[in-house]
Order: sequence, then structure tokens, then C-alpha cells
Amino acid sequence: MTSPGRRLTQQDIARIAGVSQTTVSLVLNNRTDAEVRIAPETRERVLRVIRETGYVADPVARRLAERRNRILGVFTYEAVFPTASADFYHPFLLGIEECAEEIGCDLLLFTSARAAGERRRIFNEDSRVRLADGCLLLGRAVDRDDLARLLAEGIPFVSIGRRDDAGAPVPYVGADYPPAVRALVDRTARLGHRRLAYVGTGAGAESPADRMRGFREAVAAVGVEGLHVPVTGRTPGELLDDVSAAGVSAILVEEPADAVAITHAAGERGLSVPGDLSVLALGAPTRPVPVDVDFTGFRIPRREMGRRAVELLAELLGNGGGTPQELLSCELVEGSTLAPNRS
Amino acid sequence: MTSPGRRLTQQDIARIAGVSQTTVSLVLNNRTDAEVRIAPETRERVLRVIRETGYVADPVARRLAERRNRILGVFTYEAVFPTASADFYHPFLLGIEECAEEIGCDLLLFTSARAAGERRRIFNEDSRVRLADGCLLLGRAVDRDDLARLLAEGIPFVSIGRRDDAGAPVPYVGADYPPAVRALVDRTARLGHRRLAYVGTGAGAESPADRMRGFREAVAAVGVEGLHVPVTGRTPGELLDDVSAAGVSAILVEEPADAVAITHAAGERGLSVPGDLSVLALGAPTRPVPVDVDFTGFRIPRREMGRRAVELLAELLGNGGGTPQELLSCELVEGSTLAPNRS
DNA sequence: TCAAGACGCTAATACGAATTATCACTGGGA
DNA sequence: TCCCAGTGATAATTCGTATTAGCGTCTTGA
Repeated sequence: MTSPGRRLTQQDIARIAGVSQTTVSLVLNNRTDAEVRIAPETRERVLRVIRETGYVADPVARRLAERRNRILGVFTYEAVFPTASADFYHPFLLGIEECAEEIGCDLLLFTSARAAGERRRIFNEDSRVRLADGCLLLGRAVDRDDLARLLAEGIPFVSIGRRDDAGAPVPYVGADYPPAVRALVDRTARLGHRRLAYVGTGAGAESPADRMRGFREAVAAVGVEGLHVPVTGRTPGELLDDVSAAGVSAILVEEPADAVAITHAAGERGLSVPGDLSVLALGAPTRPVPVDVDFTGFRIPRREMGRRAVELLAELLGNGGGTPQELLSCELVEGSTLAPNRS
Repeated sequence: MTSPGRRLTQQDIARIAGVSQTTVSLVLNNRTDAEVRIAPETRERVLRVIRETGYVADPVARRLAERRNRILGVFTYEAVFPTASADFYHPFLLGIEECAEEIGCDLLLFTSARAAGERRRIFNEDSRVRLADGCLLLGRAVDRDDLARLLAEGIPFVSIGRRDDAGAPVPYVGADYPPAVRALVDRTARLGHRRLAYVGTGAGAESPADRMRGFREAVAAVGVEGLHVPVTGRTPGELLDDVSAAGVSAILVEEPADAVAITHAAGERGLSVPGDLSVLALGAPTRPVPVDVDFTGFRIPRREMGRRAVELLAELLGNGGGTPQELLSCELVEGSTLAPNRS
């Protein structure tokens, strides 16, 4: 076997096989162009030495010489393996890994990108984004300056989740929330509900904003009343009171974890779901919560988004241009928390 | 901002600042040795250009010149983000990420290491392990040849989970199963149980073997009878019958997922746990299963193992030598499935 | 007989940053 | 006048691989 001292280089192989480093490189890369010719016996000899020594090319040097690495960076603003939102992010990562494996790329998690104790930033004094051929951005809130800088520096990347322009259009794979929310509002209205409420921030990042927009457009189109009920600083109980006082018979909850809490609070006050109040959940919980209710709502195609993002990034790397923007549609979930309006 | 054309190099910065590439490098690395002197105003000028252009050093080139990368590889034989055993592996990864973040390293997931459709291998024709400074091995079963080759090539690595020698001792951070199993057997014996059974393979990889060894040693030391009941090819019901027929009053189940199934089967046959049969679970489930029972057993310190493995790897990289081997002790879990023997 | 290609290989260079060796200049002391 | 120390910077080289341009020899076709 190899001595543990210094690692082998193509130069070593070349010396042993009695050829030049160039030849080793050519054999290694299996170049059989018309431009390049290696005698079969030479090729065999070099291959034999490579086999015997167990030589493998240094991928770092390779990256310096070529333009690529077959490394895709994954940047997350929170931990990649979080405790809190593990269940939410896992499907994205699953999709990313699957596709990366298919196209033969490794994944680099930028875990170092944090200035002591602070939030992660893509660009700190010693940014390592460039280690990868391109990168994937994951997380609900993405720093605008980071996005702008990525665009400005021409670093290939795809955001998972739709992003507003940051000086220029941002490449993304997002979930198409508006039609999904619209479909839910539609069904709800058809079941006789006339006053609906959107429970959640409806703003802050693109994804809540998109849901909210879908809601506003839908209630306008269908001709029902749509209220916005923020959640911050109120208990689920208080929230329920507000909603009841406003004569709302169906609520669409931005964050399913809130939907769970609200449903439980309803139970405690003797309100039945969906008998007295229909509760729709818009997506998947981003906070860990035991979901014991089968909510009507929709499914965010997280795994598919992860896969597609990798595919698009690979294309970007291949042809070097364009700004892919895709929205994947959310599948409706039948569930059991939507019923005809009884009031 | 930067033009999207080509990316900036130190040469560019040098040109703009009117100095040499060397000077830029020296300023960038904040070298203030006696050997190296830069006039304050020159330093300031270079820094200003760097700020204005937003230049960051290419880590790949850097790595070629230095010896390190600040990249730790993570190799898993199954998917890093598995569907099936997500819950089992997650804590390890959590610990790894935490510690990597602290020491300022990025994590490289070797997702490419798969020959189409086959099992992942560390060494295929174009191995990429060398991209990282060192690597972590995760997974219950690790290929012996891969281990031997890692050792032979002098690649710094730490296995998470104890490994038998593979030609030479393997660096690892493991869970110390034998004392944990012994403690459980001890307690069980003190509660009057005289015939215990170990339910599981007890072999195959190191971790089941270690538990089995702990079991054998413990029953011998305590002076009770210890049976081995394999699980393969039998339903939980059949298994229960065997165990009962043998007059066993307490079982230690290697795989907690099996323990769940067995406990349910017991309930169906009117056997109470722990009234009629005590069921101890040795560790954490590696298959996804709703654990609705509070098993007596022990906790594998997975997060700590992940953390510690990164620490040890970092030390290995620092001093360049040694074969760290550590076993972390498992914390006993009181649970409610162990009771005095009534028979 | 001569030019044009086929053949098999290698020297030289690029990639971007880090390091080593060296250089030009100034001012002071002998 | 000469030497030397101190100062500030740079040219040259290194890391390991990939690519380009080209070398000399031998064949082929006109």
C-alpha cells in the first residue's frame, strides 16, 4: 500500500510509468479525442500503475484547473440539521440529496458561515461560497443584500422558495401558493361560508405574502368577505374570540402549528371543528408540533422543490445563463376540517 | 459592483491598487511578521480596493497552496437525509453540525459516491474524499475494505460508532453499550428475574455485537440465565410464544422498533407489560415507528457522539497523528416497562 | 519527390493564492 | 567614500491537475 508520508501525484505516477505527467492526465481523463492519442500499451501501463498505487486525483487541484468541482453548496440561514424545524426542512434536503446523487455531485453545507454568535451570512470576511460550483439557498427569510451580491458576482444559484427581485430577478423554485389558496377559498365559499379570515402575518417573507395575496384575490373574485387576523401577541383563545365576534365561519391559517393550537382552543371552548368553525391549514408546520388533526389544506411539494432546484442549478452550470423561475403547484389535501356553513 | 464577466483575482486587486499580487496576499492575510513589512498607507489602499470591489479569496486556490480546506467530509452508506431512519441519524448530524460550526468548518456530504444503483463506496474510480481535510463515517455497517484503505492512505478520519480493527486500529467515537446493558441486566436480576432473553441479531455490525457481549457477560456475572432469541423471519407473536415457552420473564430488545411491535403483540394476547413480561429497549429505534411506550432502557448519546467525533477529527488534523478511540456512556432511562418478576 | 497528414508523446503554461528569496533605496557611522 | 542596517516592496516559485501547442518520425497521395 501507500506509505503514509506524502500523497501521490500525477508526477509520481508519471515517473513510475516512465511517461510525462501530461500523459497520466490524459489517460486518467480517458481522453480519446482525435487530437490526443495514447498507444494502447502506454495507456495500459499507466492504468496499471494507477491501480497498483491506488492513486486518485486531487479534486482540489482539479477544480483549480477546470472550472468545476461537482460540488453544490447548500446555504441555510438556520442550522441545516435544526432541532426546531427539522420536520419542515427535511423533505427539501431529501430532494436535494436525491438529485445531487443522480447527477454525481457532492453537497457542501456552509456551516462555517457564521460570525461568532450572529446569524449566518453568505458573505463574511472569508466567504466560501466559491468552493462550490453553484449553490442552493434554503430558508424562509433570505437576506436581500446577500441575494443582490450573489447576483452581482455572477455566482450561479437557485433559491428554494420564490424571491422578489433583489436588484435583478432571482432564480428560484417556489411553491405556487396563490392558486392553492384560491382553490381553498373557492371550496369554502361553495360550502356556504361568507366571511373568511386569513390568520397569520401575511407578510415578512415572500411565502406568507404569496398566500395572503392568493387569499385577497380569491375573496375578491368569489365575492365573499375576507378579514386578516394577525397572530402576534395573542393567545389562540383570544384569536378565536375575535374571529367569532367578527362572524367568521372559516379560517385559513398560514402556519399549521397555529392551526393545531387554535383547533385545541376551540375544543376547550366547546366549539366543534369543523361543525362550528372550519379550519384550513396553508402548508406544513414550520414549528414542531404533534399534528393530531387531519387538516384540510394543501401540501407544499417540498421534496420536488429540492429536486427541481438541483436540476435547474445543474442546467445553469451547464449553459451558464438564464434566470430560471419556477413555481410548483401545491396538491390539495382533502382533510376533515372543512364543512358546510351552519350559521 | 462587480461586472458579471470574470471574477476578481488578487492580480486584479493588485493592478487597481498599484501594487503586486504578493502585497495583496500579505495584506489580506494580515501578515505583520518582522520579515514582512507593508507601509500603513499601502495597506490601507489595498484594503480600500478590496472593500470597494468586494473581493474574496478563492478558497480552492488557497487550499492548493496551504494544506487545508476547512472542509470536513461526512460519509454515510445510506442517504444522509434518509426517509426511513431520519430520526435515528438526525441527532448525530446535529452534533456534527454544531461542532463544525464552532470550529469554522464546512461539511461536505459525499452524495456522489455511488456507482449507479449500487451501494455507496468511499473509493470508486474517482474518489472525492480528498476534497475534505478529513472525514467522518456514519452508519451502522461500514465496509471493511474502505476502512482499511482509509487507514492505508493516511486519510484522517473518525468513525462514529465503534469499529473493529481493519488491519489496524480504527479511530472512533462509540457508544459504550456493554456497561449499559450490564446495568440493565443487573437491575432486572435484582427485581427477581431469573431467565432473560436477548432479542435481536446480536451480530453483524459492532453495535449489536457489543450489546450482545454486554448481555452475555452480565448474565454470567449476575448468575442468571440468558437466552438469545433471533428475530429474523418470525412475527412478534411467534417470538412471544417462544419466549413464554422458555419461561423468560424479561426480554432485552436490541431494536426498539421491535420492542414496540412485541409490546403490542403482548397486549393483543392479554399479556401485560411489565406485569407479565418486562421489556427493555437497548437504544433508539433505527426504523421509523410511533413509540407510544415509555421503555426502560438507555439513551445513546448521539448528539454528543457527533460533536465529539468532530472534535477528535479536528485534533487529528491539528497534530496529525494518533488513533483516538472513545466510548461515551449511555444514560439509563427509567421508563415503565420493567417490573418485579411475578412468576 | 514533396507536401500533407497520421502518430505518440511531451514541454510549457494556466488556474489563484501563499511563500521564499531578493532587490532598490535611504540614512547614518566609520 | 564605503559599508551596513533598516525599510518597503516585488519576482519567482510552489501547490497538483488540465490543456494547448508543438515536436520528430513515418506514411500516404499526387
